[in-house]
Amino acid sequence: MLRYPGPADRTGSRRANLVLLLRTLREQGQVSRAQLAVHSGLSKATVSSLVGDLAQRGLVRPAGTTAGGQGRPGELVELRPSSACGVGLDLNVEHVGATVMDLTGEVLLRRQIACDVPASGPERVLDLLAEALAGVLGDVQARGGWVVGATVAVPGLVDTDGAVVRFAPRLRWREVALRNGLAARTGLALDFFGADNDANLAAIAEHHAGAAAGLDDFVYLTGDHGVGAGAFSRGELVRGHLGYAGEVGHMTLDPLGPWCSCGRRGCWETQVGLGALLHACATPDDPVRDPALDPDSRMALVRARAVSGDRRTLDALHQIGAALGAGVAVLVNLFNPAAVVLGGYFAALPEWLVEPVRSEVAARVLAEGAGGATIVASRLGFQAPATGGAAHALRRVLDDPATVPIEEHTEHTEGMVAP
Amino acid sequence: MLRYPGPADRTGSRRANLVLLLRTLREQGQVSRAQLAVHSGLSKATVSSLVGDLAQRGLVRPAGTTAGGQGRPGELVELRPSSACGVGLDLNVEHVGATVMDLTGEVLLRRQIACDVPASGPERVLDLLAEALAGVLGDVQARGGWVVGATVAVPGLVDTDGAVVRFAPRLRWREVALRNGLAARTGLALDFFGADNDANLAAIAEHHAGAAAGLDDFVYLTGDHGVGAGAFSRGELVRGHLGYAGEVGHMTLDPLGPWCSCGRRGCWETQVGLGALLHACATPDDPVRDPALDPDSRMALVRARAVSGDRRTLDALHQIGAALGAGVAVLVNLFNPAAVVLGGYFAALPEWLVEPVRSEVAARVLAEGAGGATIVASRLGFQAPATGGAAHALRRVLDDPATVPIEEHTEHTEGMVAP
DNA sequence: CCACTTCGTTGAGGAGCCGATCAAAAGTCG
DNA sequence: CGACTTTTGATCGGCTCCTCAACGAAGTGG
Repeated sequence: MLRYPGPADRTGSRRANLVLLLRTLREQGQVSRAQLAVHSGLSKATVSSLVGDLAQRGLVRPAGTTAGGQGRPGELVELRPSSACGVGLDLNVEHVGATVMDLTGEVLLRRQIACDVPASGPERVLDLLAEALAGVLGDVQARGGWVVGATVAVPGLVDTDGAVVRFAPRLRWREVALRNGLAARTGLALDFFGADNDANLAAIAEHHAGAAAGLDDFVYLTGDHGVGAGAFSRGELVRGHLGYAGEVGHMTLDPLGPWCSCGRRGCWETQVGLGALLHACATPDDPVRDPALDPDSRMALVRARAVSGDRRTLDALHQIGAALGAGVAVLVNLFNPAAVVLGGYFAALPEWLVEPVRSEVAARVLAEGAGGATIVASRLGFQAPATGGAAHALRRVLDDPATVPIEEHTEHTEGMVAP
Repeated sequence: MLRYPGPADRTGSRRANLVLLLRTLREQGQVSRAQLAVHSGLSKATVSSLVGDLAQRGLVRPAGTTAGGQGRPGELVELRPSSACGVGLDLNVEHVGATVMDLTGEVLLRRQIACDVPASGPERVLDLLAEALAGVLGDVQARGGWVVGATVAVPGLVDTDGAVVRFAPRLRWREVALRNGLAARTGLALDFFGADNDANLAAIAEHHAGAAAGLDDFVYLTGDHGVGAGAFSRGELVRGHLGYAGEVGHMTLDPLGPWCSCGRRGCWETQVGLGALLHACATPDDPVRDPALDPDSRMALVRARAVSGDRRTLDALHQIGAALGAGVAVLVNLFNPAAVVLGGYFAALPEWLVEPVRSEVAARVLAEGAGGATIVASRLGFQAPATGGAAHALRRVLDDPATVPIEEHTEHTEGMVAP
C-alpha cells in the first residue's frame, strides 16, 4: 500500500518540468522556447527559466534561429551532444565491452575487449570491465563530456538493485558482487554502477530508439543459447518481486520435449535456442557449430545458406520459427503487447523467422488479430543490451536533470539567461 | 516516449499531499495531525491545512483524542465512514450484483439479482444492472454518503477505457456498449462508469485488502469454467496494449492435450477449469454436475467429499493441482511475483490444491526458492471481482480528493480548520 | 502551582508557476 | 522606405503552496 512512500517533494514540479523539456528536446531536436512552451503546456516565462537552468548545467546549447515565418525569429535550443553520457557495459561469453550514449540518444563510441569470460573467473573479468570503462571515461572527457553512470548487462539473474549477480550459468557466475567490485577498482561511487539482465536492457534500448520506440507495452526476446525476455508494461519494465521476471527460457511448453540443461524436459529454449537451431540445420562436424566462432559469423554463415536456398537450413528455420511462435503466443496472451521484438540471433534471420512466428501467434492468441501485436525483428541485434545499459545509466539525468551540478559552461551559454 | 504527456500540473503537490494523507489514514485508522506530519514527512502547518481541506470535503472527521502520554493530547482524525463510496457491479452467468465500498475500505452492502445472463441478452441485463445500481445508490444516500463511480466486472475482454465489452463468451456477449447503455439508463455521466476484466478487478481487491495486501508484484488467478489472470507489477495492473493482458486460459501447455472450446488443443483451462475438475471427480450423472447449481453449492459438495476422504475426489484434486502448478510455474517465471493468489473455485479448496501447486512450482521455476513466490488462496473468493470493482471506482477519490466538492459538512467538522 | 512536554495554529518567507507587459527582431504593405 | 503586424523572449507582480519559527493550548509530574 505504499504507493506514495515519501512526502510529496516540494521541488517536484520543477524537476518534472525540467524532465518534460528534456524529453521534448530529445524528440524534437532543435526547438525554440516558444515552441517548447506550446508543446509542453508551460508558460513562456517558465520555459525561459527552465531553459536557462538546463543551460547552466551544460545540458542544452543555442542552435541558431528559426528561418522564415513572420515575426521575430525564435532562438533554437538543442541538447548539447557529448555532454552528459551514460555507459553500458557488456558481459558476454567471449568478450566484454563498453558503449557510450549521450543525451541525444546518439551512441558515441563502443569498445570491446576479447576475453574468455567463463574461463577467466569474475575477478579477472571485473578488471577488464574496469579497464574498458576507464578507457571510455577518458574518451568522453576528451570530448568535453562526462559520464553519469554505468550499467552492466548480465546474461543471468541480477538482484533488484543491481548490486549482485545471483546466477549467470553461461558465465559460470554465482553470487558475484559486481557493484562493489567495480567501485573498488575504479574509485567511483557505488551508485555510479548498476546492473541488469541483458534482456531487460535490450528491451530498454529497443524502447528508446529501436523497433519498439514509443511503445508502452511490448516484449523483447533475446535469442542466444538461452532465451530471455524483457517486458514493458505502461512504459516501464516488468521486473517482478526480486527482479527475476522474464525468465521465459524454461517455460515447459511440451511435457514430452527434449531434455534441457536445467534438468527438466520441454523447456522452450531446447526448442528455439541457438543450440536447437544449430542442431537442426547443421551436422555435428559443420563449421557453423565450431564453438570458437562468434555469433555474428555464425549467423552470417546460416544466413548465406538460407539465401542460397539450402533446403536443410530452410526447414530448420521454419521449424524453429514455429516453435518460437508457440512460445510467443503465450507471451502475447499474457502481456497483450503492441509488439514482440525478436532480438539476439533471431534478429539476424528475420526473413525466415518472423513469418512463421506471426502465423503461429495469429492461430494461438485468443484476442482478435493477436490483440494488436505485431512481430518485428530487433534493429540493434547483439548490441542491444549494451546500448540499453547506456540508456539506463542516462536515466539518472533524464529523470532528474537537477542532479547535474551548475558549473561554468560559458562558451556554450552565451545569451542564455540564468533563472 | 510520452512518459510525461501533459505539463507538470502546478497544483500537483497539493493533490499528491492530499492523497498521501488519505492513504495514511486508510492504513492507520485514527491518527492525530502530529502523527500524520511525522508519518508523511510534511510539516505540521501543511498537515493542518490539508486535514482542514479534507474535512471540508466531508472525507474525514474528528475521532476523539489520544490517551495517555505527556503533553497536550492529539486530536485524532479518521476517514469518515459511509461518505464517498465506490460501487462494483458483478456480471455473472446466473446473477448480477452490486457491491458498495466506502473510503475506509469497508464493504457496506451487497445486492444480487438472479438472472440467466446469457439467455436474457445484453439489453435486459443492462436494465438489471441499472436497477441494482439505483438500489444501492439509494441505500448509500440514506446513510449520508454518495457514490463517486461504478465499475463493472466482466468475465471477458474489455477495451482499454472500459467502455465496451469486446468479447465475453460465457455471457454470449460481443461488442456491447456497456458504458453508454448504463449512462443512458441511469442518467449519470459517462465517466461515472468503468468496466474491466473480472480477473483484473479481483486482483485489485486482493491487493487492496486480501491475500496480496501491500504486495507490488503478484498474480491473481481466477478459476471458473475458464481461467484468467490479473497481474500486478510495481503496484499497478499489467493491462497490455489494448487491455487484453492476462488471458492465460488458452496458453498451450501440452500440444497433445485435450481439445478446447476455442478449437485448439492443450489449453490450460481444459486441464484446470471447472469443467476439468468436475469431469475428473464426478460421473456425468453426479448431482455436482447439475448446471442449475450455483458455484458455491458445487464447491461445498466437492469440499464435503474431499473432507470425508473420498478417493476419487482427492485424486482429482491432486491431478488438477499438479496441472495448475505447471501453468503457475510459467507465470512465476515470467512475472516473478511475490505471491500467486488462487481465486475463484480454487479458493474454495485450498487444503488440496495449494500444496500440489507449490511443489510443482518449486520444481519448475529457475530462480531459487521459486523466486520468492508464495502460493496462497484468495480470501475473497467469488466476491473478489465485485469488491475490486468498488475499490477501483473509489480510486477516483483516493487519487484526487480534490474532485470531491467542498460543501457543508458542519455537523462533522466542528473544530476543524479551514485552510 | 509551576515547570515540562506535546499539539495545533499562526505568520513570515521562499520556491515556483502564470498572466500581463514590453522591447526586440523580423516580415508586410501602402 | 517607413509604419504596422507578428512573433519571440525577458521581466514583473501576483498567486498557490510549502516550510520554519514562534506561540498559545492542554495535558502530566513534582
